[in-house]
Formats: sequence, C-alpha cells, structure tokens
Amino acid sequence: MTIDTAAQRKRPNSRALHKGQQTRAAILDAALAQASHMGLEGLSIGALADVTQMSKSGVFAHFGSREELQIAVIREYHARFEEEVFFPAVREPRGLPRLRALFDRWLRRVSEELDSGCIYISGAVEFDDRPGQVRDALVSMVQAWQAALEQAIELAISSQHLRADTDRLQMLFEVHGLILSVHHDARFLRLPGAIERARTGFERIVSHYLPR
Amino acid sequence: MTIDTAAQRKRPNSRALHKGQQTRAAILDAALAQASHMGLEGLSIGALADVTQMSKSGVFAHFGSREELQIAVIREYHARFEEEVFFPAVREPRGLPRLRALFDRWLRRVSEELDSGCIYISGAVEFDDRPGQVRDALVSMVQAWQAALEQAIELAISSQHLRADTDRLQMLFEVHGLILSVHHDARFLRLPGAIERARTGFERIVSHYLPR
DNA sequence: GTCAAAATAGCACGACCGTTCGTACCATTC
DNA sequence: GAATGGTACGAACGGTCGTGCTATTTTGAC
Repeated sequence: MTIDTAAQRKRPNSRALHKGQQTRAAILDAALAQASHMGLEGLSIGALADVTQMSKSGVFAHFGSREELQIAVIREYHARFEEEVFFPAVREPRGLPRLRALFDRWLRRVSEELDSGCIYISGAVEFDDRPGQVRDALVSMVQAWQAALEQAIELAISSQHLRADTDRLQMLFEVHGLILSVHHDARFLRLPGAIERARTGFERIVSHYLPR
Repeated sequence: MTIDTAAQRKRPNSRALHKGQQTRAAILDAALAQASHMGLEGLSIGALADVTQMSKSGVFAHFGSREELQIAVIREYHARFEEEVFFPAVREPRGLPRLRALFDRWLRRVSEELDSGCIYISGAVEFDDRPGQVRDALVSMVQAWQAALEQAIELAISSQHLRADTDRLQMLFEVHGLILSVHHDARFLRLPGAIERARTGFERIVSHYLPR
C-alpha cells in the first residue's frame, strides 16, 4: 500500500493550498460521491459542474480528460480507504488482532456507508471486460489491498495464531467473498442482517485455521 | 422460478414463429451478448442495430423503449439460467446431490463462459442505487434464484444430509460469496485457480453443516 | 393474385456527452 | 503601472443517445 496521492501535491515550499488545488479537491470530493452512486462510468463532467457550481470547462481543465478524472477518483478513494481501513488496523498487534481489525473496518466501510458504495467492487464489475488505463489503475489498487491482507494472514501464521499449513490465498478468497456478499445483500437486495452473517462467516473461517 | 418468457410468445393458435418474433429473438440474442460485456446500462439500441444489420427504429419498434429492452434481456437471461442451471440440477436426487449440482452448474456458468459475464452480478452492482422497473425485475429474478437455492438447502436438511440446526440463510450467504469471489478473481483480476478455490470453500461450508 | 396488417426503414428532434478554444478575471511580481 | 501566470467562464463542435413521426416494404391469410 502507501501511495503518493494526497500528500506532496505540488511545490513543497508553497505552504498553503493554492486556489486551484482547493477547487480540485472539492471537485474530487463531489466526483467520489457521484462515482459511488453511479459507478465510474457514470461520472459526468457536466453533472459535476452543476454540483460544484462551475462551468464544464472549468471542471475539465483540472483533469485534462475524463479518463484522468476517473483515475484521480480511484486514487483518492484508495487514499481514503488506506486512511479509514488500513492505517488504523495496522496499529493493532500483528496476528489475529490485526487481521480481525482489517476485516472489521473493511466490513464497516462496505456496508455502513450507505450513501457510498465501494468503488473497488463496482469498478471491478464495470471494468472486468474493458481494457484501458482506468482498469489498470483499478487492478493495481485492488491488488495492493489484497496483498496487504495476504501479508496480515501471513503474519498471523508466523505468530502462530493460525495453523502453519493455512492456505493464505484460499482464506483471502473466502473472506473476500463475505465482503462481496454483504455488498450484494445489503445494497442490492436490501436484506437485513448481512453484516452479522459476514461476521459469523469470518469467525467460521478463522476457526477452521486455528491451531489444534 | 419458472416464468413465462420464451414460452407462449403470442397467439396460441399461430403455430410457426412469425417473422417479427424471429427477429425479436435475434435482437434479444445480440442484446444479451452486449449486456454481458457492457452491462445493462451499456445496452445501446444503435449498437444493436449495427450488429443485427437493422435500422435503429426497426430495433426500437420491437420493445417500445430502452427500459423494456433491458427488462426483456433480464427475462431472457433468467430463462437461459433456468435452462442451463436450475432444470438440469433439479433432476438430481433431492438433498446434497441436488445442492451440489446447483452449485456446480452455477459456478460453471459464472466462470467458464468467459465471453458472457453474469448479468445478475453486474446488474446488482449497476442497479443497487438506481430505482426503477429494471431494478425491480432484476431483484425479483435474483430473489427467485435465491429462494430456489434456499429450498434446496431446506430439502438437504429434511433429508438429513445436513444438520437440523443448519442456518439456511447463513449457508446461502456464504455460498453466494464464493460465487461472487470467483466472478471477481477470474474476470477482473484474471487470477487462475479461482474455480478450484470456490469448490474447496463449498466443501468446507458443507462439511461444517454435516450431521455429526 | 389481392389486400390488410405487420414489420422495417428513413428522417428529424432534443438532450447530453467530452472536448476545444478564445477570453476575462485576479493575484502576484517586476 | 505594466507584465505575468494561474484560474475559470462561455460558446461552440462533433458525436451518440433514445425516441417520435411518416413512408415503405414485407408478410401471410384469403
């Protein structure tokens, strides 16, 4: 993980945020909200201009192209995901506590923020068949997150919280399935109790890999 | 399950398929292919006209609106899903064999047909936030499928293939997660071995609910 | 072969899309 | 006060979209 988006935006010696970067951030904020509802393909510069009370060309100038805007949104989402899920969780002691924290925050992010669907999940479906830079950016972000999870599992194994013969990728696969299932049931079907089911499933998976 | 799409297309006493219904079927076929690639929102009457070598208005006339076209596609997908997944599986003996067959065919459908992504899954993401008739149709189809699965689990319980205290919805939730995870890993990340992992996960879930 | 009905084409519309371009405003610096 | 560079605007372009009309062609029953 850890990328360069939000930090070191431009000149290092310009202390305050220049005007342009302020509005860029505001646009990005609105874009993130829009993409959460309509998907990355639903991003529209015109609609963004309405929300931010700017002209279309004013919005456009900040990104240079729609594709760049989409990529900027992905990067921004990644930064926030790190901030809300990854960084707080890695402060937990390594091993099972950290793994639990990662899952718990991930679960919250996907389910509780009703107004904001997960861009990783919607993006994965939108761009599974559509090559291009947007897809590439999306893939690399998701891979980074999965690698982080895999490493957390690895640490839980080496800390002897999980069995030595634990299949890390298999465990990751199943846990990821729980998250996707929550997203599906809670957001699409509007079924209650999805979060609770995900927690139950997680505990069942963990218990399967617990040392004997 | 079981709906009215393909059967009883129009007048009951007109034996052969009229010309219009033939071309309607051809359009629907192309539409299904297009929706599998680009999603239901990616359906475009113009593009459909190109593929079928018709005029836009010619295509349009068969459905009356884009929304109706999308709904027709959903119904057609449902019919095929029934044909390829549900009906063959219910010929298996009730209980675990039937449940296994359902999962197996479902898994194949989602993963092996590389050219044709699952419209239920992509549709769920596209329309989780977008109210309307398309969403309603999609929800009711998915609910029908989930109800069928739930009933298969129920039968496995009453056949004493699974424990009496098996939480049907919990099992369904977890199994569904495996399918979604396959769709994600195989189609989006292009990871190998996803199908195998889904099978492994399924066996573990089943074994958890096996009678002692 | 005739004829009504069904099926399809042709054309135009208004709306929205991303994008380009010239220009005006407004700090800051010289 | 003049010059400069970042920022945003407004108008317009070419394109695609779904949709509504009106012809024209094709079909199928008699």
